[in-house]
Amino acid sequence: MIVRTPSDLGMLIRERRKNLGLDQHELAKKVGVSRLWIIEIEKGKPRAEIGLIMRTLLALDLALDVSTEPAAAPVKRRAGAVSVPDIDAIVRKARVQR
Amino acid sequence: MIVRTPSDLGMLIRERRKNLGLDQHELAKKVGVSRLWIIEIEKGKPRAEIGLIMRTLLALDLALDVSTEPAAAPVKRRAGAVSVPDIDAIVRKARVQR
DNA sequence: ACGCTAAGTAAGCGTTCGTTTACTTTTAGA
DNA sequence: TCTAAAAGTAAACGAACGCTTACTTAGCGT
Repeated sequence: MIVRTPSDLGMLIRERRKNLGLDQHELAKKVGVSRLWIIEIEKGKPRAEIGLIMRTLLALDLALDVSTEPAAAPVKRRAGAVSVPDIDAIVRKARVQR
Repeated sequence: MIVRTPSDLGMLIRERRKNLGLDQHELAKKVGVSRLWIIEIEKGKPRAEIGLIMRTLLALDLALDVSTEPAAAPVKRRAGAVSVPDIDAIVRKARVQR
């Protein structure tokens, strides 16, 4: 599943936890955080620490993949965004700048 | 690329930034964070905010995918880890517990 | 209705965040 | 070698983190 926001992540974690038959207390213990933290993550807390989140994904046996190509069903591209690096453009820009 | 730790993520972000021909200042401006934050992220800061990181990945046009199946070349599974939910086991456990 | 458990809320606390500003080091073109 | 941009370091500060503890609410089986 493609994750774009902390809320996406929260929902995904909750789903996975339930599928594994874990309650918040058990997951918290497994990850090494407080139960309160699990509650907030599942609500989509945007300022949570990436380290703890990664430990949570590991505990849930979830793999985190970052890909250059917007996976399947290509995402509507934002203006100015670049998908494939254009070496020439980069060099040109670098030259102009100094 | 599979990301397991904040360091993995930092390296990946730096690589991508360079491939797009951006310097730290430009990326920071695009994401809406300080240049110092970019520096620390690229060093693998484990306590960075997930929200800012997601904004960074979007700015770099990187897709974040979370998958149940350990993508390609299956990861050595940790003891006790579960890959496919076993409904029976879950129910059994639930019954026993109360 | 009762009782137990999971889930959610609230307050207080020490720690760390991310920011700004300013300075130093590194890199690479000329 | 000289120079300017990029990258990295340092200090100070308000804001938010994640923790513990304690209480409340929701769900379900009996």
